[in-house]
Amino acid sequence: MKPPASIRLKPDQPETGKSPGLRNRPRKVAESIKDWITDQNLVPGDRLPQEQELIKTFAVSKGTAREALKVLETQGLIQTRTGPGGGAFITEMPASRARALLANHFFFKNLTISDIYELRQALEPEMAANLAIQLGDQEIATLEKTMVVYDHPPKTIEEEQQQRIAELEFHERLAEFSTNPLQGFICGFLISLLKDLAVCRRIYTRPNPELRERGLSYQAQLIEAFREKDANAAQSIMRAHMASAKRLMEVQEAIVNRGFLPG
Amino acid sequence: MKPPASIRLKPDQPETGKSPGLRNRPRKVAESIKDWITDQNLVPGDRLPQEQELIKTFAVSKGTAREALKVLETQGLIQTRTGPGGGAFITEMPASRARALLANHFFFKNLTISDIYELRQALEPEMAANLAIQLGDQEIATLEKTMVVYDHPPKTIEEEQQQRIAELEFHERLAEFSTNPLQGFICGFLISLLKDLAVCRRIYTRPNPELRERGLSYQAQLIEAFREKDANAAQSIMRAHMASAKRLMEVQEAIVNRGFLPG
DNA sequence: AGATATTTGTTCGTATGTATT
DNA sequence: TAATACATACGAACAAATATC
Repeated sequence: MKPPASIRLKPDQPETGKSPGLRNRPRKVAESIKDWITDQNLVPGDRLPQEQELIKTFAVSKGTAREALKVLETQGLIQTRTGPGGGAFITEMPASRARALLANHFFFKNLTISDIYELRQALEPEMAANLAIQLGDQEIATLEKTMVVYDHPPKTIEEEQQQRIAELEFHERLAEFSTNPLQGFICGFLISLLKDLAVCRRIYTRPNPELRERGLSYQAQLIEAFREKDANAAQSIMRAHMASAKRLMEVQEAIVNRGFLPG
Repeated sequence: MKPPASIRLKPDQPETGKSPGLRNRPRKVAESIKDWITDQNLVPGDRLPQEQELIKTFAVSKGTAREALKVLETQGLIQTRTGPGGGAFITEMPASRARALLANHFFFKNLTISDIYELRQALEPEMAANLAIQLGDQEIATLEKTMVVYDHPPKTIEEEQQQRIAELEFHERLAEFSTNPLQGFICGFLISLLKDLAVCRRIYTRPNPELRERGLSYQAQLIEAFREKDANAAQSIMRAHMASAKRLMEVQEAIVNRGFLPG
C-alpha cells in the first residue's frame, strides 16, 4: 500500500503575496499539512497526528488548527473521528463531494442545456464504445433494472419526473462503469447538472412522451450492442441518442425560458 | 443585479443521518448559511451578516461560526475582509480554485496520459470548431504570441521544459476563449493535469523534437483556419493534432514508466 | 498624516460529547 | 459500568487590519 500520489497537491490560491504575516493562518497551516502529507507519502486510511501534536508542530492555537483541519475536510482530503484512536484520517474524496464542489463553480455561470449536451455528445459515444468491450452480464443486468422504471408511459406527473431521473441514472451507471476515471467523473457530473439545474427541473415536470420513447429505444439498442460487444454499434447508437435528446431538450428549454408555462 | 442561481447549492454529503445532535455543527451551520444565500437570491458582491449576527442567528459560538465560514471560504463561495464595512462577501469561485479542488479528487486515482488524452481528443476538436467562427484578430494575436516561445529548437533542457509548458498554454488560451463554460473549464482542467502530473513532469525533461515540431505545425495550421473562420478545417486539424500528440506522449509515458531514465 | 472606530483574526481556559477499553 | 482519550463546543480577552474622519 505505498503507490504515492501522482498529482502534486497544489495550493488553492496562487499566493497573493499581499498577506503580510499573520493573515489567513489556517489556510497556510492547511497547506503545510498538505505538504507534510505528500512528504510522508500518506495514503487513504492513514492517520494524521493528533490535534495537540499538530498544535505543537505548527505552533498554532487550537482554534487555528481546527480551522485548518476544517479546510482539509472541506476539500475532502480528511475525515475526523472522535474517541480513542480517533483523529483525522486521510480519505479519498468521494465523487459526490467533488461534484458538489465543482457545481459551486458553475453556480453563477448560467449554464444552458446546450452547453451540457454539447459535452455529452462529445463524450458519451466514446464512453459507450469503451464499455461495449468491457461490460459483463452483471453490469448489463443492472442497466436493465434501471430501465424498467420507464419502460411504460407515465400515469402521473410525479411518475413522469421519476422516469426522467431514472433515464439519467441509466447514463450515470454507464459513467460509473467507465475505466477512465476522468471520463467517468465528467460524464457523471454532467448528469448531476441535468438533475439539479433549475431549467431541467422545470422541463421534467412537463409531459414529453417523445423523449421517453426515443430514449428507451436507443437504450435498448445500446444494451444489445453491449451484449454483442460491438463497440462501433454502441458508439453510433449513443451518438444518435445524444443528438436526439439534445434536440428535444433544447426545444423544451426554449419553451420554458419563454415562460409558456403555468407557474 | 438579480438573476438568481441556476443550480441549487446542494449539501456536500447526503446527510449520513447517524450524527446525533451536536456532531459536525460547523458543517450544518455552513449548510444553513447556504440555504439562506439561495433564499435571499444573493449574487457575487453581496455581503453576509456579520460574525456577531451569525452567532446570534444560528445560536453558536464564535469558533463554530468561524469554522462554518471557513467551510464556505474553502468551497470558494465567500471571501472575508477585515475593517469597517468588512465581513464575508459572496464571491464567484475562480477557475483556478475549482481546478485545485477537483484535482484533489484525482489525487489517488493514478491517472494516465491515455486517460487525459482520450478526453482531449473528444473535446478539443469540437472546441476548435466553435472558436473558428468566433475568434477575433486580437485573440488570434494572443495565441501567436504564445507560439513564439517554442517556434525554434530548444537550446537547453530548461528551455525544452518551458516550451512544453508554453505549448500547453496555447491550448489553455483556447479553453479560456470558449463560450461554453463547461467546455472551457474541463479543457483547461485537462491541461492543468498535464502540467502537474508527475509522469508528465518527467517526460518534459527529456528532449522530444518531434513533439514540438509537429505541434507547432498543427497550431500554425489552426491559426490559419481561425483566420479564415473555417470551422471544419479547424476541427479536423485539431483532431489530427490530438491524435498525434496522444501517440507521442503515450510512447514517452511507456518509456518513463519502465524506468529507462536517469534519476 | 494620524487617531479612532469597526470588524475580522487569533489565542486560551474550560466544559461537554463520544467512542474505545 | 467506569475510566479514559480524544474531538467538539463555548466565551472572553486580545491582536491585527482597514475604512473613515
